[in-house]
Amino acid sequence: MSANPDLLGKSRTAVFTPLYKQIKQLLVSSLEQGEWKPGELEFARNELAGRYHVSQGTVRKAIDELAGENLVVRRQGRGTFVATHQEPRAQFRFLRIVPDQGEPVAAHSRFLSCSRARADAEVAQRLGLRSGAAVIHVRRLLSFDEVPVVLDDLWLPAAIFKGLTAERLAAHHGPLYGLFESEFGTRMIRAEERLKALGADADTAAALKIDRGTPVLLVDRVSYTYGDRAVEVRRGWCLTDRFHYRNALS
Amino acid sequence: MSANPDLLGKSRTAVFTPLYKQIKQLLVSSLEQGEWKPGELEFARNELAGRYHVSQGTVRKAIDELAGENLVVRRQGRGTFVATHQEPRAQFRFLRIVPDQGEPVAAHSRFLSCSRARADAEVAQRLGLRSGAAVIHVRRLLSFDEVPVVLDDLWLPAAIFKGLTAERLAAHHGPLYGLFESEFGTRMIRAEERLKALGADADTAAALKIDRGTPVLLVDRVSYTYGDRAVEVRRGWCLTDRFHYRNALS
DNA sequence: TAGTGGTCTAGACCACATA
DNA sequence: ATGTGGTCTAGACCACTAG
Repeated sequence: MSANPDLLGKSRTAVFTPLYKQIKQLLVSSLEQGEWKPGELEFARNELAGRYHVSQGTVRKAIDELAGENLVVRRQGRGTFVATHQEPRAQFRFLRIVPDQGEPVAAHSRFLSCSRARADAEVAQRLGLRSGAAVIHVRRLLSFDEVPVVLDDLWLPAAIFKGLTAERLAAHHGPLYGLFESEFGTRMIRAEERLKALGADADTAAALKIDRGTPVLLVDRVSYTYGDRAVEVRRGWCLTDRFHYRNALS
Repeated sequence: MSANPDLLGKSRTAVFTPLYKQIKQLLVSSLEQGEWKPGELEFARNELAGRYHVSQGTVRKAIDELAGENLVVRRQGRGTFVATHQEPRAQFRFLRIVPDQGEPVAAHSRFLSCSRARADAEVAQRLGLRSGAAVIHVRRLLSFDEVPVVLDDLWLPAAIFKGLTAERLAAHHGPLYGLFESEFGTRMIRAEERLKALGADADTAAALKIDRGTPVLLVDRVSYTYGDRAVEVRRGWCLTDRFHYRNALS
């Protein structure tokens, strides 16, 4: 085949990196820089194969991995699209609290506060900021069928989420991550959670209308965007009397 | 190319099933029937391509999916192997409780009881048995560094785990699923868990050396083997003061 | 009808492990 | 040296969607 002037040769480097991995990285970089917005992706198999001077199969393998990491969505006959948290299929990817009985149901958010604050040592460390850096603190109550179930505290880097206010939060409908993605150009890719059981504190008890000390599920999350950059710390206290956290081990 | 007398034609059926899916299913059936034991897999790409009269790429795609589902493990230069719970890489796939500080550490099991029983309505339903069917009930205490952390109750279909006794459990070393796989020919493929926070009952409190009512994490699991057959119900009470349940959302 | 993703081929060569 | 998995090609055809 012809040369790939933009890419590394096949076996001339000290550490071998497959062609499709290089292509994937190029595509991720383009996504990261917002070259394509959520919606249709400007690349088709043939076009990219031409652009990078590789075969269609190699491009396909790169996109295979992007699809596996939920960065893009493929629809047969239509095209490949930048994934978005607005889509129904993404709704329950980051929401694991579901009712014991019946089908998963959409949650309703009520925002209790949204204010600028300074990151304490722990939040700063987890967000990769210096201690005392400006953050935005959001407190919200998640309800299912009018029943309050989760009290969430969020800490977001102010540098990224500048302009996030209680009003904008209240005006938004749909998943919070959908707002972050469309209004602040920050798309959550993955998250790590730590779960513990502990007794409800005063705030939690009041918000969830339970007694202090009632066992609640603490869900402690760090969310990451492109390039494994931590951009959200979230701590939720969940009442699990008629709800549970569901997880699949595979 | 030549015909595939054993497989469906490419586009002559009402519902189109890709060749590699058919091959994958054949391989899963062989695994299920124990045609290959954990250890080396008797197929190499070339051999299978010949056996099924398809190209190597198609066989590869079938094995790709098996590897993705952790049914087999590929090792470059060596071969493809039936996955086993004995391997180190599988150790923490079904064990999500880890210490808050420091690296994940191996757990130590102490078996408190192992007896035949009759399945109550709930366990029977979840195992796909009739109510009152014979099951084996195991109770064990999981400790990390001599500290008791999890009290587990297991219910297993007696028909499958016939001969499981406290002695055999005590004599075994390593993951429990390793024993099930090597001694009872039943390999756990995936599991579904429900997590709740609740107060410790008397048994749990005694075993974990805590007060009654102390918040503990309830981990309720159903495990499945080949063909999505439920073969274990497990309920664990976890003390999460210095440990947590970790989960990755992706 | 055209364009997209999805499958499949036949063969080549590279990377890695083992004997 | 041999055999394994891993990558890559160039092209073909099928399945699906939309104009």
